Amino acid sequence: MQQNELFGKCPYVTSQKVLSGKWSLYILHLLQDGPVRFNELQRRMPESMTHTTLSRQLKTLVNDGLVLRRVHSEIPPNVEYELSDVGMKFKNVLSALETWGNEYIAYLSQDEK
Amino acid sequence: MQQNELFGKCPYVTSQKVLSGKWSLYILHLLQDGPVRFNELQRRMPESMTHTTLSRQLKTLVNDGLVLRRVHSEIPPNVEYELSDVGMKFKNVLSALETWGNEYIAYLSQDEK
DNA sequence: CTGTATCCCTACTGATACTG
DNA sequence: CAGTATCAGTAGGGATACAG
Repeated sequence: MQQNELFGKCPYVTSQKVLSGKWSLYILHLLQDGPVRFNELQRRMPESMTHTTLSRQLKTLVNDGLVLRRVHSEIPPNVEYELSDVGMKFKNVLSALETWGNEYIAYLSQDEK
Repeated sequence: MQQNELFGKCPYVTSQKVLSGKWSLYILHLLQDGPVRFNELQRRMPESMTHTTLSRQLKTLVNDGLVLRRVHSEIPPNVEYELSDVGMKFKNVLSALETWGNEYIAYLSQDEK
């Protein structure tokens, strides 16, 4: 998603940009309870997502500063991802989203549209 | 954004899908305080957004059930958009997002990356 | 185990023009 | 005033293959 003149000014536009990745919310959710290895993350993601995509999304989140990447120098490699400080603060949003998401799912199934 | 097998099941995946429009958060924010006319909405949006795009985004939000479209039969036409019931419930998310968005903006300006 | 380089393809945006 | 049709450009995801 390309930026616009309100990025960095308006909290909504800025959030929208950061959350534009197709899997960002889900990944952030999986990292809520502590560090998770790359492989473990992939295992917990929907099968429709390949490791290529996961790698890209994680890179974006790291670049945006929401996630930290910790490399343990071993063979084979061991890389853990975890929420940064700003990422931790995002938990409040995740919590609100989880609540609303479930309400919305209930709404969807109610009128079966 | 295309769907995946968790849409309608997982609150995060479902939310992500609904919020995928480039301007969805901003529009929902503008509708928080009551009905707004199409023209007025456009006036309040960033200039980089044309009325074609606004129209499409609104249509998506209406289809997804977050926004209601109310037509007053006049000439010239008068169409108001407002939050639906599920849309109203989304205010909690907007509130959390506004808080976090501002924290994130502060974080961004702090290390000037 | 983790990550990157490609390529293809789709979905979305922005621009322009036209309608009731 | 509100909306749609159309088209071109592009950003992003999925697949495959390869690498440290």
